[in-house]
Amino acid sequence: MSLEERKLEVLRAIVEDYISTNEPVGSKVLAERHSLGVSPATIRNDMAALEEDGYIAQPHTSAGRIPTDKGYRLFVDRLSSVKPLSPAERKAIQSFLEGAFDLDDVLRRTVRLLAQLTRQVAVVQYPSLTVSSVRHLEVVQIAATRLLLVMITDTGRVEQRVVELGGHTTPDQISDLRTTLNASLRDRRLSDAPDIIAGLPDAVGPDLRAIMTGLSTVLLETLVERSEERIVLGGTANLDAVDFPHSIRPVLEALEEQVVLLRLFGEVRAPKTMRIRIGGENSEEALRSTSVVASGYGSGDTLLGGIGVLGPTRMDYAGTMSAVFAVARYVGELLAGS
Amino acid sequence: MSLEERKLEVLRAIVEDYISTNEPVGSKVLAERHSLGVSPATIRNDMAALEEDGYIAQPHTSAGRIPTDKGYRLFVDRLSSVKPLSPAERKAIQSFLEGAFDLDDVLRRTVRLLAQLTRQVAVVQYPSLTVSSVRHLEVVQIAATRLLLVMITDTGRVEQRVVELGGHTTPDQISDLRTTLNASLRDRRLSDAPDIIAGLPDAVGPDLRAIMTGLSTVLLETLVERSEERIVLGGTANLDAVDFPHSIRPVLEALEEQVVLLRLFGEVRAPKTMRIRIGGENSEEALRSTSVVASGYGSGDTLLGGIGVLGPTRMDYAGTMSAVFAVARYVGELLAGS
DNA sequence: CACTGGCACTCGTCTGTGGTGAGTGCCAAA
DNA sequence: TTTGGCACTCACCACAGACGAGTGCCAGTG
Repeated sequence: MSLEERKLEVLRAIVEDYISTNEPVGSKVLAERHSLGVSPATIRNDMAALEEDGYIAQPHTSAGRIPTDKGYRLFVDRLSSVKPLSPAERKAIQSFLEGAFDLDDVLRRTVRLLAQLTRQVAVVQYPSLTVSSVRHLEVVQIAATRLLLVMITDTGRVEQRVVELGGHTTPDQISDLRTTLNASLRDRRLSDAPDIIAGLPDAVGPDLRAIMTGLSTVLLETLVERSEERIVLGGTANLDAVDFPHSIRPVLEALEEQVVLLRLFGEVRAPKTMRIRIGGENSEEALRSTSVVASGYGSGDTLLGGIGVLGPTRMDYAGTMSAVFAVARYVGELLAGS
Repeated sequence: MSLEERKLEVLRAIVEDYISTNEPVGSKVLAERHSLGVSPATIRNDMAALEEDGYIAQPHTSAGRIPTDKGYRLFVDRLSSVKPLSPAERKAIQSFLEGAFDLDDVLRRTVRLLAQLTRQVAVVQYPSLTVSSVRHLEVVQIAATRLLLVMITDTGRVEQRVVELGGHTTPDQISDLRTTLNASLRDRRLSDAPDIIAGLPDAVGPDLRAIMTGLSTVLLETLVERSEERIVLGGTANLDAVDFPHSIRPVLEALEEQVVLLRLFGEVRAPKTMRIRIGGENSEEALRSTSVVASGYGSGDTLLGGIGVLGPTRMDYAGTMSAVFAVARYVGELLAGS
């Protein structure tokens, strides 16, 4: 084992020990607990070098070392081996998710499951509207001058909007509207929809034109507003105060701010892609002391949304990554199949 | 002012001071800050009596007094005057809620608003299915042997379930199903629905009977399962570790357990009814150090659901009560009008 | 040249000691 | 019934010293 190799080995040992004990780790315990084959003094030299390079740091002079963000980064990139889930765990995931009976339920179960598996905060994004296709559009009269427009997508999302009309409508007219809407939009990607929707008023007779204009305005609004996607959160109770010496409040606040969470998933571009942000790598100030492990989920190559976990930088990255990965895969399959 | 009256006055002063300072309050500051017209020594006598009766307690010998749950209870029942919201606050509530465009959005805005107003954790229950009426039922074919059943209620809830069929169906059959379902169920209370639903299979021709049986089974299931209602939560970041000396973890866990929250609303039986649980009055162990201020909301006399706030027992009850009350009223009106 | 044992040094943590002050309960007097 | 006086309790704080974990450095060894 070359010197360089051993230094990395020492770093791995430090990260692993620190993750499991939450205490700065010194050269002595390191030599005892890991079979590095060298004396504490040698390890101290390596540690000095690692500190020089910025991978570890000392909270104070007479304490052991703890990994820095940079140290975790190296650990994640080069040193951690993904540990596959046990068959029992796989089984549990599958049976836990299979009981669900609609999209809301699937996602609620998913966060819950992921939070439980990782003992962290879990986050799941609703399947993105922009990659979904329209499965059905429904127009329901709910008052004399009011319609409810319901859109069902192939990922199981149901979006609804109230449309205020200028005047009255007959059941026949509504039926016409429904037929036209479905004929034009069914099975179309929502990303292609805006152009089609804009042309809808011209596709109907003059008596319906005014109403259809109202409907298409609302539809376009919905696509824009809702592309600010929704998110489900779970396991906030797993945030442990000891991991956030200052306060967990800013973290909780950031979690309630959906915008922040959505940005976390912004960079995931394909299913089965992992993206990890460690501590200061997060642009959000409040999340500087947390790490985020995010993945995409989807069917085939289509990215439906993001899924991930948030916790202290001192986190079991290997375990978390494999849990996120596995759950993402199952959710992707499940939603593809509905 | 009789002796008995002054004792209550002292209790009020203690509660108010403790709420605003979060520190045990002693006889001296009490005499200084409140114009009770007597000396600290006299107040000490009253305090001894109040402690004897269990309304206040001493954290330790040489400290001031803090109210007990029993003390807060007396305060809430007899001593606190509801302070009406300022016109500005009313205005804010109204404009904040008016921008919403569907039920989900209304409820999300509501919790957010309530959390902000009270600086506590806010909870809103979805309008109960059992008091809602069916506005429309939609049947959509989503695969050869699979239907999606969508139910829209007059409170704006949209429930969806996938139905697996034994065999294939034609568009005409589906249209028949839709017509029959709507003819039988539209505008019917969901509490009356089970009987109607059970009779549905007999209302259609033999070719549809099998399918209709499947649909009605699923519908009944939905009514049962979903009467375990849904809940929206907000403002968890307002939980301050200072108020929960042991840990806020059990509180967060209880909040994630929807069942627990639902039980909190179980006793509210009419809109505009307030129900307050203080500390140990909560049956849930984890909530023994919290107080819950809950109210019903609804249109007219019909209770749609619960709305409320959860915080430390050391809470501004008067302000919280009026905020919950006001928001409940607006939400009730808003949902009645949709 | 890498490794090792020895050693002096640093500094956070723990423990014990007084001092201080807030707050009390009791009592005798008004 | 109220009040001032007073002794007493006890949490909190600051300080000092002992302790020990952990380090960096150095000289010696293969």
